[in-house]
Amino acid sequence: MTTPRPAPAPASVPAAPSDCIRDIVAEDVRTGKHPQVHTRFPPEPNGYLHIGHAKSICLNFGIAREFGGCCNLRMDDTNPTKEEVEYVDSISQDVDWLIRGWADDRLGLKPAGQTPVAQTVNGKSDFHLAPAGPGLPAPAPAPLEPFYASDYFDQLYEYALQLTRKGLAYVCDLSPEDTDEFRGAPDRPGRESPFRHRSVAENLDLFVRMKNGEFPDGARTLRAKIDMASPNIWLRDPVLYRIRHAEHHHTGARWCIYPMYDFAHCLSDYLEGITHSICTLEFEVHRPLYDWILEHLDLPRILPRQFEFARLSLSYTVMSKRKLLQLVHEKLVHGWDDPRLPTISGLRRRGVTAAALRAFAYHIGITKYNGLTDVAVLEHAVREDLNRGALRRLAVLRPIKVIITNFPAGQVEELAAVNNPEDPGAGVRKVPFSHELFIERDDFLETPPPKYFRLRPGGEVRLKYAYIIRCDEVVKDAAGQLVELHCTADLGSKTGGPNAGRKVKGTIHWVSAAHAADAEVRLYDRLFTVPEPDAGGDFKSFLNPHSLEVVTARCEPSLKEATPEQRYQFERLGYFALDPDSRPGQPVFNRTITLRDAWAKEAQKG
RNA sequence: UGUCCGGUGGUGUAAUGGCAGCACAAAUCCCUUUGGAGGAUUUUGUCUUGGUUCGAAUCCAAGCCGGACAGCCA
Repeated sequence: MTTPRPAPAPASVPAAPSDCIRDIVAEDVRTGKHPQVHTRFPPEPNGYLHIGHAKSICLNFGIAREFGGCCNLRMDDTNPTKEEVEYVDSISQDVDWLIRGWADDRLGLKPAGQTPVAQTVNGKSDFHLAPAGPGLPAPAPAPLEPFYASDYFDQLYEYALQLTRKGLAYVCDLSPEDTDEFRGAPDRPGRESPFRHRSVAENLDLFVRMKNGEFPDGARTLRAKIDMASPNIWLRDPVLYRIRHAEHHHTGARWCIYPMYDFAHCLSDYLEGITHSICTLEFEVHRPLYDWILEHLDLPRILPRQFEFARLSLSYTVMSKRKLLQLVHEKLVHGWDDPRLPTISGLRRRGVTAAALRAFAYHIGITKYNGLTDVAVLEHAVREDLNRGALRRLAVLRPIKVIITNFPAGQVEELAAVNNPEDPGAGVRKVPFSHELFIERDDFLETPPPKYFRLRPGGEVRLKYAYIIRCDEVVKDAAGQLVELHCTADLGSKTGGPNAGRKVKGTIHWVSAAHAADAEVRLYDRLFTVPEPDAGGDFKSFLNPHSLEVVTARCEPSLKEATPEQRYQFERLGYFALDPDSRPGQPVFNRTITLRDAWAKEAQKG
């Protein structure tokens, strides 16, 4: 028997990788354990998604598409004090953007307003909420929305009552501080709560009154009755429900008790028919509790199983929501979608494509080892993707003026320029050439070091798509500052000319001064100056003061027609994308990433 | 001095008892009207010690090192 491995992926995505989680799923598929693989992506709507979530999304949706399954998007919203609709909206948008054209046919949503439906399985009462969506078994009778853990509060409450009736849960009156004290420590057993042995009837009565709002916040909790001496702290009578008189973004004021993660998550997975519940390593210790809850309730269907993998750590950035939130709230960056942030919305605004993020996720793999991924891997994935599709354009970031003394003032020549050497189908465009040009300040040096191939006094260089020029004169002002360069062009050296084949060391980019369009260009660099900003000390002290530089660039005229979806390579400089701040006639470009720069490396050796 | 989980080149990973491979990074060279892209070549690795086996990165034992866990957060 052969393992039913997934159908080959489209060309834009590498073949399915092999990893410790997919191996398990493949085995479960082989043995026919589940009729269909069903995963889920369960963010808490208390912040924006980041590239670490992208790794998880690619894993969960990747498995769904590789094994012919489905992946539910679920808001894990059991804590009303931290969650907001702004976040659920941004999460939905980011997930949609990341999987569009790749796994959007695997996205499990549900009809708006739908909650789990009662059914009978093997003579037992049960609840279930199946996904609907394009390409999924169930059709979509209504507008679709994500799943919400908060949609299960009724069922969760029923399950809590069931546990209580079985004598497996009790209401505890210990204060938060005392609960901590009684729990003990990792190497010291806990003590039993004095309320642990209340009667079932009293527990039921108290829990109902908790729900009815008779007690203030923190006064009581519902706890599982497991083992206060367990070496696993999460088995020491964990809190299942707490009292919070707070408005919930999705359920309003209907509840004043809210389930804890451990209670809500395993049961949410069960209610949705999840087969493989994939989470990060820190939940490994919770797995016995995940299983305990499911196994001690009368659940007729097959139970979900939890598997863990290592979360992503990327060099030169921070990933924790707390730290990202801090950067945003303290205005150290300009919002959640600041292009310097590793948030999905920030990366998107910066110009990184979804395909590049997916390729990155594929390359880093899935393991249970907590490593640090070099941000160079991300940068490589971004360059590789952009190189294929970006339109080449000429733009000068820091201009100096060049006068072509043997090219008549007032004359304009239209030169053909290739749009993308990687894609002949992208065609050519015309760029105007004239008497007065701008070139990059960095492309001229009066006393250049060895191996400097660009313009120097008396030296020659080729202007991309145009002529070879020689620098005859360096004009300076009274203060000794460079004003302009006077050059002569070899008029026979342009493409098709008699001297076209003449070799010169360097080729530089340029723009005709009279035709140039101004654009604001935002140059981004790493947000932090050290590889591990959160390794110790105050991470904010490692912020890179030069992470953003804004310049006014001189651009070739065709850039006036730039569009938001298109990616551009400013030749020899990097990849750029139009920012939403752009206004008609006032384009703003973000530098997504620089080109690899062999000269910078050479110059550094100095 | 608890429980659980991990350790493969500089980094991230593959090999599931049978030739330690890939990617990134680094380096050298070729090519180039982008010092881009592309091509070629090279350097560097199974935590340690035992054991099982014809054969161990893989299985076993002990040790060493690292991570997670003591929220009424997720």
